[in-house]
Amino acid sequence: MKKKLISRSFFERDTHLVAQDLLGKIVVRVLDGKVIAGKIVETEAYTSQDPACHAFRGKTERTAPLFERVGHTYVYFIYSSHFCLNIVSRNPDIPAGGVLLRALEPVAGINDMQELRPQGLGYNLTNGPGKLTQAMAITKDSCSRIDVTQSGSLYVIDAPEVAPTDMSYGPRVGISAGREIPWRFWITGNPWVSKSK
DNA sequence: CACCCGATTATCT
DNA sequence: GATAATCGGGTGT
Repeated sequence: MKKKLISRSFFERDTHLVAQDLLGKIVVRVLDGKVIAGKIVETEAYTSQDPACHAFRGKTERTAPLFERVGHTYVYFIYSSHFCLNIVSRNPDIPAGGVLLRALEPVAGINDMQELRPQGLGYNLTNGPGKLTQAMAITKDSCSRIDVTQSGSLYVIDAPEVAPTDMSYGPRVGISAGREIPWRFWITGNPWVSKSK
């Protein structure tokens, strides 16, 4: 696996373009010297102009990272039990935005992932936003505001772009407002993409 | 301080 | 496919 970090400027573009271009890239988690990694196979884009975005109604303590430096993480806690991982990404014209990572295809440290998420058999290991954070021990406390463009405990490395013909898009999952914006992207036919309704 | 609801998952039919 | 679990954050009194 070649280890080339992604530049800050990659994240300083329209959020939906970053979401598409993140497909195929590799998320790396380093825990006690162990390396866990997964290929991004499904993403969603959220911007402050869009009613589905946590930042739509302005900055609060929870959503502050979305307004801060691009290329850093925004981790939030949802439904009393799950964490979701975003990477702050936006064109400088807007105040806030990020890309939600919805699914990964494991590429390294699969045994460690299974230990962290014993109930995640088969594709259930990382085929959902709350599942992949559990399999990588990503929590709000341990992984908020991490710069993923720098080698550390959580970062992203470059990989060849996914061709447009291998990519699909559609409405985002689990939201009420903003359903008409088709900002969910996934690698067509990849079995690790989440089951959605 | 009370109320409402959520960028989900596991489990059951 | 349908639904319960479960509690922090955001909003308004």
